[in-house]
Amino acid sequence: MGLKDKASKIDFASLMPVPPLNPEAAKPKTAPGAMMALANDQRSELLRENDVLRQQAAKSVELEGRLQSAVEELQSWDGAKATRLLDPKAIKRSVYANRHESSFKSEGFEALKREIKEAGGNVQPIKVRAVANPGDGPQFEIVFGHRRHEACSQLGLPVLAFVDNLDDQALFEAMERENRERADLSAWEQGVMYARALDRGLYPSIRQLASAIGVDATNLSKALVLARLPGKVLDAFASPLDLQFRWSTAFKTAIESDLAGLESRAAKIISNRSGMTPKQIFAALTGPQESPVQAQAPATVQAFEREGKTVATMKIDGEGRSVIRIHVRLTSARQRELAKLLERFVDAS
DNA sequence: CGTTTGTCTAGGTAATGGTG
DNA sequence: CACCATTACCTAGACAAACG
Repeated sequence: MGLKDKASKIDFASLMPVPPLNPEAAKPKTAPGAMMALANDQRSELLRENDVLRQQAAKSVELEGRLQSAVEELQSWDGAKATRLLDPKAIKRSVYANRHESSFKSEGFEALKREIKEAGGNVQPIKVRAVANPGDGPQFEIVFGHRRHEACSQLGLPVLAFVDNLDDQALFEAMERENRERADLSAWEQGVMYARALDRGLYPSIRQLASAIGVDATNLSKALVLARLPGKVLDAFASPLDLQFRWSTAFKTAIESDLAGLESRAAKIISNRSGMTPKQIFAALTGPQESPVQAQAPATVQAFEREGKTVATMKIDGEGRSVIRIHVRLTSARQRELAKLLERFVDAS
C-alpha cells in the first residue's frame, strides 16, 4: 500500500474548521471547475485565497498524515498569507528542478497551457521563495509549479504565486512532496532530483533521504542509477522519461562489466531507433538476458469465408500462439469431430 | 549502509462469451 | 457482424528480507 492510498482515505471536508462564506465555496475544493468558477469571479478574490490556503494546508496533511498539526497549521495560515501575481521573468527555476525538457513538450503540458490560457492565468498558485542575493537577476525561485510557470511564461501571463520562506532542505522537501503527490514524475526525473539533493549534501545518505521524504529506499536507489546513466545511454531513448525503475539493475551490471559495449550499442541505436519501443531499446542495450525480444512479427489473422460470410478466423501472434474461432454453431457431433481433430493436431506437434 | 532478490498488488489491456 | 460486460493476464512499482 502506497502513501497515496492512505492519503486518499482522508476526508478533507471534515478538516475544514471554517464554514464556507457562500454556497459556491462549499463545492469540492479540488475540482478544477469549481476553482475556475471562483477564479473568474473578481469579487471572490479573498474567497479564492482562503480556498487556496486551505487546500494547501490540506495537502500537507495528506502527505504527512499529521491531522492534528495540520488543523493548527490551517488556523495559523488562515488569512495570514496571500498569493501574489508575479512576472514570470522575475522567477527562476529551482536548482533542484527535476523537470526534463520533454515535460514541457508533452500533450499534458499543452493541455495545461490551454487551460491556463482560457482561465487567463494559473488558477492553482505555484510556490516560490525569495532569492537571497538577487542582484539584478530573478528575485524568486520556484519551489513547485515549474510547468505552470513555464506555461504562463510562454503565454506572457503573470504567475499567481505564494511567496514562502524556506531553507534548502525545506525547499527540497516541499518540492518533492508536491511532485510525488501528482505522481507524474518519471523514475528518471525522480532520480535526478534525489541525486541533486544528495550531491549538495542535503542528506547524508540515501536511507536518510528516503525516510525524510517517505519514499522507499529501494526505489530511490534504483532511480539514482537511472539518473546517473551515461549521457550516451540516455540518448539512446527517445526521452529519458521512458526509463523504468526495474531496469536499473541490468544497467548497473552492464556499466560495470561492459561500459564500452553498452555505449557502442547505444550509439548504434541513436543512429536508427525508428519504430523501437523503449522496452526494445532497453533490451538491445543490455543484451538478451532480460526479456528476449526477438523481432516481434505482428499478429496475423486469417479469415475463412463461405458464401461471403466469415465462418472462422485464425489468429497467430508474434510468439506463434494461436487463437482459432469458429463463428457458426456446431452440433455436438461436429464438436466431437473438432475435438478429435485438435487431439491429433497437438499430438503431432 | 547501498543494493539485490523475490513477492505482492493495483491498474491496465486483451481475450472471451453473450447479445441484438 | 458490432457491441458490451466479464474474465484472464500482464506490467510497473511498492514493499520485505537479506546480502556483502
